[in-house]
Amino acid sequence: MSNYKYKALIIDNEDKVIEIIRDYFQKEDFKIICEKFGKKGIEQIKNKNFDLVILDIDLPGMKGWEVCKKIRENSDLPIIILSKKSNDRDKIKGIKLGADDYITKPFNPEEVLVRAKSILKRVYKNNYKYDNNHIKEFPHLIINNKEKKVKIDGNLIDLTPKEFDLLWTLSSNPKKVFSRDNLVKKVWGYDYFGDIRTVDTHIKSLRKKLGENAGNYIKTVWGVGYKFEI
Amino acid sequence: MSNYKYKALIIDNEDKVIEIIRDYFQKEDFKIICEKFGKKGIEQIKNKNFDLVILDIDLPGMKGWEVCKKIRENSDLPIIILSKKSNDRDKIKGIKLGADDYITKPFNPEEVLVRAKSILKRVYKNNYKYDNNHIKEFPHLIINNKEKKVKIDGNLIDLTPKEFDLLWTLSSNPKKVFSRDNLVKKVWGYDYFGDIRTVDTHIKSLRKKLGENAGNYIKTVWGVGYKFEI
DNA sequence: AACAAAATTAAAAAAATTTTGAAATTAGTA
DNA sequence: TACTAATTTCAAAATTTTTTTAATTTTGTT
Repeated sequence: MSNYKYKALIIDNEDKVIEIIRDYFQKEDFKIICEKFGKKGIEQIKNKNFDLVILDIDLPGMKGWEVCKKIRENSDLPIIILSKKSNDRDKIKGIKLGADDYITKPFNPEEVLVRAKSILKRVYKNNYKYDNNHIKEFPHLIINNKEKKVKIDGNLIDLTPKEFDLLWTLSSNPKKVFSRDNLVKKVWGYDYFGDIRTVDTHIKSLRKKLGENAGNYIKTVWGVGYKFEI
Repeated sequence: MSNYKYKALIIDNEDKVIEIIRDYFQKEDFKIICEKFGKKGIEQIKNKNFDLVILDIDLPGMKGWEVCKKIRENSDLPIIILSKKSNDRDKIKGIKLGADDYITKPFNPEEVLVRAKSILKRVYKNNYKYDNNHIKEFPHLIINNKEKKVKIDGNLIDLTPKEFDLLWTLSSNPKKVFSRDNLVKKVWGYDYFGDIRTVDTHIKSLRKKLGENAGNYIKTVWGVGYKFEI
């Protein structure tokens, strides 16, 4: 069972910065993951569900604003920029590319925490934990929620809205078993009163469209429901 | 004959600030016009040709970021924001709305001058041909937002304002699926209360005007909305 | 084997989109 | 101002696509 409220990624090259932020945030029920390079940070975001990124704009290697841009291509994940006072140019670039806030180094860690909370409150006010990522990538399978596209080995698959939502929901949490009730609530909404077995029909057509190895994606868990597994 | 290189507008409520900037800028062949309120500033811009705006974000009356937005509705005029250190929120708003740089109060007037020059150099380096933001080019299709003109294979297409805005919005983010709600908000504005299905009608006529291969530009995404794809 | 759950079908129902046309609004012009 | 033309909106019919239902068959479990 998870014992944290939010999961944050820190991309910063300075050990000291990471250490301080980790300290302060962990006291307040944050789970913290750290990366020292932009590229690795982007990799992390692709596959895991973060609620927030704290990003140093003065990174070695891939520039901070490039990281910002890359993140924004695939997700709405809130971003807080850390920057040296001198580096206004990159800071501005970052904000224009979609960062949500920035803080100047050296900073007061308490302030970082306060700002982070404020952003999280604003972004997640209605629906706690929604999907930031527009794209999910798995071996052979890419699901793009922004373009409503699904590709298997590069080939486009045409899904109906319900099929797409079903796949999106299942794949949002691989290996987790979703009961039909569960799926109906997420895909159809709380006010659905039809037959719950309609899920089966959609799973059926989804599997058909996913092709031969659909069984490798959507698995039946007898007496319980379905799960996505690759 | 004009005896100045650039003409700058300062929108700031503090006499002292105006005075200092005027001093420094006039020494370097700037012509300086001052306004104390956002509304008046916008009026000035409408009627005169400025090369640069220096804008206080903490204005009384109309907020600085609103001024920024208004200016950006009609022009790419470079904007430098002045702000109190404390007012990060508005500063960020300003930059997101298209400001080019910002400087924190209290400032070193020399720095303001240097930054202004640097922006002017950047923006006007190819003698005023900085209107790339207003033109989108795709294979066979060119959309010019400044002249509100659309060309397909060199042939001019006559679009109504709504049709044009719709095409402009969709093409601003190719492949991204826009819901009708989305489109209405962007094209009609937040205060539109008419029928959302009116979007369909405009899409229809837009497609008609785009000709046979309109389907190659504007695609229907069932149960979701429309997208531009080439 | 007997039961329960899931998969498969095909047809019916519902929902979303396109098309059409006419009314209402807005803009342009004499 | 009044007239005309153009644009936008609205509404309803036609079409297309998706979703649901329900009956049947298959599969898995004890």
